[in-house]
Amino acid sequence: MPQGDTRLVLHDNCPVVQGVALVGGHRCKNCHMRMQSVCSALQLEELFENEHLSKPLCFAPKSALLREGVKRESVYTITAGVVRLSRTLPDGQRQIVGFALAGDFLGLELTEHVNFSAEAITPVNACQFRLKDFAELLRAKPNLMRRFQEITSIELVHAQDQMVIMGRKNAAGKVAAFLISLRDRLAKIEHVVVNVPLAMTRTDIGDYLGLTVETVSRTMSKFAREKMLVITPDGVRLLEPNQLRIMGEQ
Amino acid sequence: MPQGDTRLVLHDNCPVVQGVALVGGHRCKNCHMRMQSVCSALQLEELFENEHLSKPLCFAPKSALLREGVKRESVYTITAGVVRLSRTLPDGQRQIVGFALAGDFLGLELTEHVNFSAEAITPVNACQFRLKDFAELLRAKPNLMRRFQEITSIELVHAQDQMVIMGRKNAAGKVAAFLISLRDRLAKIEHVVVNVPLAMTRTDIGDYLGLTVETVSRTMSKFAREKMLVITPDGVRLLEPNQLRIMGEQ
DNA sequence: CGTTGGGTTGATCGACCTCAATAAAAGTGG
DNA sequence: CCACTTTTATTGAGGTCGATCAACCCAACG
Repeated sequence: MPQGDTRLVLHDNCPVVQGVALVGGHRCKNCHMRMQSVCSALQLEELFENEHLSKPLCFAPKSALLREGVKRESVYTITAGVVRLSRTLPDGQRQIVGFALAGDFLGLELTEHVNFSAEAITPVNACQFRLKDFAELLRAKPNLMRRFQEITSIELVHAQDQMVIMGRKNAAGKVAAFLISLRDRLAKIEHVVVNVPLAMTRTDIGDYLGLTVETVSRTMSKFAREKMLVITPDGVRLLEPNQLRIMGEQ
Repeated sequence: MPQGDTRLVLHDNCPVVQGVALVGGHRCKNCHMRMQSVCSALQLEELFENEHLSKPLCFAPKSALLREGVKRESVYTITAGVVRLSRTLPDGQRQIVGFALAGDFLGLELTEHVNFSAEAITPVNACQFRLKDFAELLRAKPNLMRRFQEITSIELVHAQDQMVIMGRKNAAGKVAAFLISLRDRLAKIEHVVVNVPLAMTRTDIGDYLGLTVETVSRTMSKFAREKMLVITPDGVRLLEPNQLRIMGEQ
């Protein structure tokens, strides 16, 4: 079934080496993430015209799409995998500011210098644009610009949600909110989500939520004891998503 | 000196009652916040053409510009004063997501429903646009759209900064970061800032930083004992801004 | 003059951090 | 394939920072 799951096929074919281009030719038309990404603002025809501006890449786990502080030269649309977005403070502490999934865009900020590092934590497929080309496209396509603004503002709202979580919730509330939010996001990509795979480590989750590894681990063990979830080798299976949602929301 | 400080003059004349329009006629041309706000994207000529779309309003302290959850109908550019942006959780806890100052825009999100309450905590001057009119203007003026995206992305970066502060810093670091950030923002509006006026209460600061009133108060007292700052009736005077900055940054 | 809202300070408590040990899992090289 | 290291996860014991509870002061205001 070569067309059944393009994403998986791409992964199988993907050399999983940083910077290797995937197959071209009607990529955008067949892209399974088209309507969830910034590209939904363009007609198929427009996409076809501009397909040459983007380069489909495959990133191995631990390889970097963006490095904090360097001059911004590329932006990306993620089409598969999980990317960790992190900042490092002067004293070496790390804060993870988000996890990008399929459909997400890296480079909304358009600042001259990259403001966070982006590292693949699974094999990642991404469409890379040169910043200049993308900025030019934004100028040429008002619809794209509008969609771009819309996505930026959605991210802003997410960031504010995260501020609320960090400021007002205890460890259990933070972890619950994280798991539910990840589940909801994955549900928009893969359509059924019974098990929530956690590509990121407990340390990553802690660095995202402002907790230590130990607290994350203890909290998840507690949830497991309380039959809220089951811890699986690759993530968790949520048994009481509604209760977790309530914990995370209030 | 009627033209010396338009902002103060407006305040003096302002009935300080919610919803009262200020004087019209070349408002935009004389607006002291024009170049710091979203309006900088438009030529004077374009501003003049569209001046009728905005209504200059004056809000008394404690009055609301936006109320969380209701249908979004207006957006604002703040031209003077301080506005508190807050969300309320299901269980009644409050999280302040920011303070808007002169030059800031309320309504970047363009979501159908307002996602946070906005309340004046000083007398506030603001230009009000009907959402429909503003959306139309964005469509008609690509430069405005671009500037709008730029402002949204700056806010996104700020929100990420705030996540780092909430996640990685202790009480002293949070308060220091808050004071320095407020000072920097005020410095862009009033040009000299020796004293930093704190229009918000200690409770507000706590609800912004994820701390209690007591901790905010104790931390500021500690800073005062350590000669980092002096607490004045209306705010603080920073004696060691550089040390505070370092505390807040690392 | 009482009332109310904001600010400060003290005493106590607990949630989460820190430090430490162990185990399991995943690479790595022979 | 198996030793070996490295990374990740888990659990325990003890310490600490900030929350909680409480008292008090002060200024504004009717």
